[in-house]
Amino acid sequence: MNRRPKIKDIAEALGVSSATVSRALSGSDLVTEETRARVREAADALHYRPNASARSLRTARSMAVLMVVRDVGNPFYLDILKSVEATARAAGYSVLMGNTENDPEREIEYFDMLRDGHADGMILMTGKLPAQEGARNRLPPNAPIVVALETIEGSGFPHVQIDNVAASCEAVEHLIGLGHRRIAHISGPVPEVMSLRRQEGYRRAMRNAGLAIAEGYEQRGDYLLHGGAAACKALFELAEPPTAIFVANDEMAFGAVHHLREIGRDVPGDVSVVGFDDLYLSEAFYPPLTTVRQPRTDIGRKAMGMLLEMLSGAAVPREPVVLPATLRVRGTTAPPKTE
Amino acid sequence: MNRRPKIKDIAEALGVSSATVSRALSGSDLVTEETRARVREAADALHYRPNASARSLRTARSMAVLMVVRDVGNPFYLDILKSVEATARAAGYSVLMGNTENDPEREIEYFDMLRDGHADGMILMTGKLPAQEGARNRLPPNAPIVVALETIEGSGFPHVQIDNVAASCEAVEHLIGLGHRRIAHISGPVPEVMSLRRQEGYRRAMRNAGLAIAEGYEQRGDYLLHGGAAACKALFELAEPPTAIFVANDEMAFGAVHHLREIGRDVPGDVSVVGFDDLYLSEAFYPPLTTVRQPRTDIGRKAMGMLLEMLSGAAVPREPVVLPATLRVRGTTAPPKTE
DNA sequence: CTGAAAGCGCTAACAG
DNA sequence: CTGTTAGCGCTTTCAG
Repeated sequence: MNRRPKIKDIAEALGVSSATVSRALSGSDLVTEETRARVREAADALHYRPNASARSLRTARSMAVLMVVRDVGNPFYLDILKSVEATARAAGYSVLMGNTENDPEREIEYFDMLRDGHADGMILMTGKLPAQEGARNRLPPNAPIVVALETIEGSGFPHVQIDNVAASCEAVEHLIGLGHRRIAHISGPVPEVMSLRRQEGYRRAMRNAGLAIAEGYEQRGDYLLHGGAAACKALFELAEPPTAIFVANDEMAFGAVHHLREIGRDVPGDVSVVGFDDLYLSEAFYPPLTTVRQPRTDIGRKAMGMLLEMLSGAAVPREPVVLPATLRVRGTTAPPKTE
Repeated sequence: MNRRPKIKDIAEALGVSSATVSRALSGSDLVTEETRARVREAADALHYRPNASARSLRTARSMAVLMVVRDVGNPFYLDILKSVEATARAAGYSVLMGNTENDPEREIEYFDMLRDGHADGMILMTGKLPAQEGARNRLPPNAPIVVALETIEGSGFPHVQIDNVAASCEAVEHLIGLGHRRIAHISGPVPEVMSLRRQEGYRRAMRNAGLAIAEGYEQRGDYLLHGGAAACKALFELAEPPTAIFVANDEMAFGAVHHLREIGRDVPGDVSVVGFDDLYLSEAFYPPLTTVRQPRTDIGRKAMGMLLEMLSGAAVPREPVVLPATLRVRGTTAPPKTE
């Protein structure tokens, strides 16, 4: 026999029923210790592996989860992917990658994959629900979906995130504490919720300190290297450029530092920069980037953990789970030059 | 009715057979244009989605591929993942992530997932076959597996890679051309094939130029940031440290540069460094890293393309597909100090 | 403790 | 062009 063995083959070889084999393999105690051993042995000998689709069809579970991000190419998701994968794996689940490229159409496709049984649950790291109202209505009431990093307002899904407002506020307060007054902000793409929140943190810190936000000090970015450089350029073409910049993510911060170096400004001597995220390589940069650390590993683990609970029918918190973000002061921030 | 609709539901609603519905939905031309339209309409109205496991069971295809890497957390794989995902998606396949952490046990698990129908094909980016002889023998003769980046000698699988020896040789020749004589090498974990090849390129360039490799000038690394720093430290504790280092990947190169800065050596003033890979952020580093660019996007696309061909029964080249790697000269290399 | 039998939802012969 | 039927491989009642 040269085809893939199935349960029936083992059953026949052993002269038992396929039900018994199935039970023995699943470790049911409705089977003699002895039969179980014999079955296991035979299965090993034949290199038996249960057919995934047959099992899924029967049990109505795929044992896979979907992790959907805005851009698989973004290094930011790496640690999250890693901890999601590890947590999923430990529970016997595989991870399917979803990549939306911010395209609502594609987002719908992933919701569909959930419906059609490709995956049992989903971790969503995109900032919104597909606009097409259909998508949402088609979801079962308690769909096994966890939103991580981002916020989907009014969705009713459990959330795992950090307090973006407070963390940003803290970052800007660090700059203020150093003595900076002319502090600018390079934001993400507003009006996305996350970008808005970081912007709000910036504004709050400035307001609390009684500092005005000068005209042109709020530049809109795109979370990408080049966007950070471009926004920084705009800032330094102003009549009165800032002495410090709070940038909404590390990648743009690198772009900004790069640009500053090109126009001959020293970081942190001439201008201070603080980022957000604490990418893997941020510490190895020169100068090492002062930034807000998102606990990415914890976020992934927590999100996947909650998803697993939902999958096993447990209730999960309706309130967003907020994990702590911490400011990492490193080499790109210093007191302003006293002239 | 509140459960997921199935084909039968549509069939009954329309008064046709489920076979007709199935055919209409799959766009078969064995169905009147009119019936097809009616079926499509009804399916849309009910938000019908075919059950993935049932279809897989019946067709014996999962429409998923497995991408297996040594470490999902490594940014190096990002571009490849991205292009693999895009190519797979365009052909209707989803991508399952596999992470081996260099553990042969886990590698076997992924081979098993292929066998049990979780995926139809696999892109392997780990440097070896699981040692347990079983694993290999259990594979069907023409298993739909493509090896990318790495080399699995004697496996008979199609390969997509760059010429690591030639590329490394070129990198070292660049250093030699600049006037360096005391050139060291920080390798990956030997005796892995890829590490060995890059080392071989280094040795070949040295030999061709009639240069000796001093005692201790070959340091073994692990492809990680910290390992690069450690290896560099060892190099600079030698009586006669090198004036240039060829590092087997960018991540270790960053670590090395970081260490050099710490011990007060200027890069490239005091010592030149060349890396390998050209990570996304390598250009934004300071100084921008001179490195060998692997065409990661092309590698992913090509590997997935070949896998799709295999999946559709086409023959694929037995000879490794070799894609061009190019040296990117940037800011970490300069002529040696003339003393 | 074990076996027989049904059925998950779909597609593909095979008839008509 | 359409319907009937069988069956993919597994798990799970229901009997014994």
